[in-house]
Amino acid sequence: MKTNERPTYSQIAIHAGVSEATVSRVLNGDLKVHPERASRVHAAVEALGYKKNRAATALASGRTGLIAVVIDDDLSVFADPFWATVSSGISRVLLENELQTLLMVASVDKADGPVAHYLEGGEVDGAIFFQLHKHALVRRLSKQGLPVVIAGSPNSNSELIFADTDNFGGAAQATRHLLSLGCQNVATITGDVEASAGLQRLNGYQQAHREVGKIASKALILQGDYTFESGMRLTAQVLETNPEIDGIFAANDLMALGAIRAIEESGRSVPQDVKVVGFDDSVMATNSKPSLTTIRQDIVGLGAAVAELMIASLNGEIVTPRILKTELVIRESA
Amino acid sequence: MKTNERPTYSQIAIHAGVSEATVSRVLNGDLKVHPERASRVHAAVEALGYKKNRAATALASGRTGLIAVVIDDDLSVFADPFWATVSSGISRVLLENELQTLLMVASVDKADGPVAHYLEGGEVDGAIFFQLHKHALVRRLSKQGLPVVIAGSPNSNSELIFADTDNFGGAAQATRHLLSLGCQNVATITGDVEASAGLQRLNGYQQAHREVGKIASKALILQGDYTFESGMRLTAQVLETNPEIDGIFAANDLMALGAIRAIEESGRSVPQDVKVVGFDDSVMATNSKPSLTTIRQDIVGLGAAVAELMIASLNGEIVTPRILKTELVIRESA
DNA sequence: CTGAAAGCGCTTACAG
DNA sequence: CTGAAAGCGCTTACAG
Repeated sequence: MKTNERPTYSQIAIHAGVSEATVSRVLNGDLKVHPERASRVHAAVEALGYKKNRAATALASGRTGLIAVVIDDDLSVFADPFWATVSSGISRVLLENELQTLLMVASVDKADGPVAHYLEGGEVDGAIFFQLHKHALVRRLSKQGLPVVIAGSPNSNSELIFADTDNFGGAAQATRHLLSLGCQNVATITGDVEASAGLQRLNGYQQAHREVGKIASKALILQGDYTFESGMRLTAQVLETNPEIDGIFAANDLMALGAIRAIEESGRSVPQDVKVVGFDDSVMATNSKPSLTTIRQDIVGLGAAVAELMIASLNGEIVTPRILKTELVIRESA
Repeated sequence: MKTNERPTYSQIAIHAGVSEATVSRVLNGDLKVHPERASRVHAAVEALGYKKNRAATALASGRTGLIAVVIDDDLSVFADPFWATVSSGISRVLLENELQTLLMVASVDKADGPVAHYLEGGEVDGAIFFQLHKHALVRRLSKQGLPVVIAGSPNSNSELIFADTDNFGGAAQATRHLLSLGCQNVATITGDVEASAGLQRLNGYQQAHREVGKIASKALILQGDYTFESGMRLTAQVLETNPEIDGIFAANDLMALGAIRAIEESGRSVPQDVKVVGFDDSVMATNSKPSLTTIRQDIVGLGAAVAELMIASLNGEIVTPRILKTELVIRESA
C-alpha cells in the first residue's frame, strides 16, 4: 500500500512475456521452465529492480524466511560477549541463505508465555535456543514439527539437534597440559555444573586424570559460578586446606584470573608455584599478568555451525549434532 | 498451508456473530465498534486461542511489525558486550510493543549491498543502526521515509534521531574527579576520535580543564584505540616524556587497565603517584587491582531509549535525541 | 457503527 | 513445460 511503486509479478510477467506462474517458478528455481523464458524473466527482474515481497510469499507459501534466536531474558546471558558472538555467526550464515534472524530476548520460563505463543504461531520457520535450562517448551515445539537447534548441549541426552564446543575435550586438553608440566595436584574450579558446559568441563578434567592413572580428589573440585570473585575465594580457601596444590584448571578465564590473584596474595607465584589454565581465551587472557594459558573455542564457528544445522533441517536433511574442536593456547600462566 | 488448523477471522466472526471487518476493527483497537460486540469478539478470540497471522497482516496493511537492528559486519563490534547489551534492551522493549527485532549482521559498506536492498524493500517498518560510520545509506533510507534511529551519536550534526550515553558529560565527570583530587597534570588516552563517542570523551576531558581555568596540554592527549595494549604503550611513553603526570583519564576501562600496568612497571603506584579513571564500568573494573574508578553508563537503558524513540517515530510523534546520564563510580584507582 | 467486497502479492494444484 | 484461477488471512475504502 505504501510502496506500490515497487514492481510485482504482474509487471515482470508482462515485461518477460510470460505468465505470473512462470515468473514464480523461475524465481523459485523450478528447473522445468524453458531456459530461454527463464532468462527473459531474469532479465525483467534485473531491468525492473524487482524484489520479492516477503509477506506475500509467506502468506501464500506458509514459509516466513524467519528464524527465531531465542535468548532467555537473563541479563547475564546476553551481556556475555560469548552469546553475542555466536549470534553474529548465526545471523551471517542465515543471511547468506536468504533467511532472516529474529532476535527474541524474553523470558522463556512459562511454557505459555509470549515467546511460546509466538513460536507456535507459525511466524517463524525454525527456532534456535541458547543455553537451555528448561526443555519443556523446546521439546514441545520440536514435537510440533518446528525445526529446533540448540546452541550448546542439552542437559540430558535427547533427540534435540545441537552444536557445541567440545567442552569435555577442551577441559581434558587443559588438564593434560598441567599434568604434562609435572603438576602433581591439580585442582579445578568448575562453572555451573547444573548446565552441560560446566559439567562437561569437569568431566574432561577428571578424564585427563584417569588417562594417567590418577583419580582427582574430591577436595580439589571446587564449585565456582564463573565469576572472578568465586575463582579468587575458592582458590584462597583450597590453598589453606590443600597447600600441596600446584596446578589449577578453571572453567573460564575470569575464574582463572581470580585464582591467580588469590595465589599471589597467598605469597605464591604463578606459574612457578602454581600453574593456572583458563577456558575461553577472552580479552583479558592476553593482557593479564601473567598472561593466561587457556582453551580457545571457535565462537563464530559455533554460530555458523548452528545456522548450518538449521538450514539442513529446513531442507529436510537428517542432521546430527556438531562438536567443535578447541585449541590450547599456551601463555605464561602454565 | 501447513498450519491450517489455526483459527482465522472467519471462525472468530462466526463465533462472535459479527463480520470479519468488525473482527479486524476490534483487534486493531477501533473504538467505534459497539462495546458489546467488541467483547463478543474478544471472547471468541480467547475461546479459540486465536493469534493473528503476521504475514497476512503485513500483506494487507503494509506494516510488517519488524524492526531491523543493523550491525556492521565488523567482528569487533558485536563481540563487544556493549552492543549485545544494547541489543537486548532494544529487543525487550520492542517485544513489549508487539514488534519483532530483526538482527542483521552484515556489511553495510556498499550502499547497494544486500542490507540496503533489504531495508529498501519495505520488509521492515523501521531500522536501527549501531555505531555508524557511513551516513550515505542511513540518510537515504531516512529520506525515503523509513523511520531510522541511531544507537550512539551520528558524527556530524544531522537531523537523524539518536539516543546515546552522555559521553561528553561522563568524560567531564571523570576528569573533574581527578582534578578535584588535586591532580595537576591529567593526561587522557582517547578512543577512536574519528567516531563521535571518542571525540566527545576527549571534549569532556577538555571541558573539565576549562572549568577550572586550565588548558589541557596537547602533549597530554594520547590517541589510543580502546585496546589494553594501546593504553599500556601510550602511558609508558608519556611517563617518559612527561614524568609530572599525576592523573590519567582513559576513554575505556581496558585502556585504563593498560595504563595502570604501565604506571606500575615504571615504578610508580596507583593511586598514590598517578590516579586513573576509566569509562564503562566493565567486569574487570571491579576485579582489577587496584579496582578501577570509572564512569558507568546505563547500557540496557540505552537500548530501551533507542527502542522507545523508534516506537515514537512509528507513531508519527516528533522525537528528539535522548542523552543518557552517566555515573561516576569511585573505587581504588582514583 | 457495520458489512460486502475488493485487494495486498505471492504460490500451487489443476488441466492441458 | 505453461497458464488460468483459486486461495493464503488479513485490511480498508465504500456504501449504508
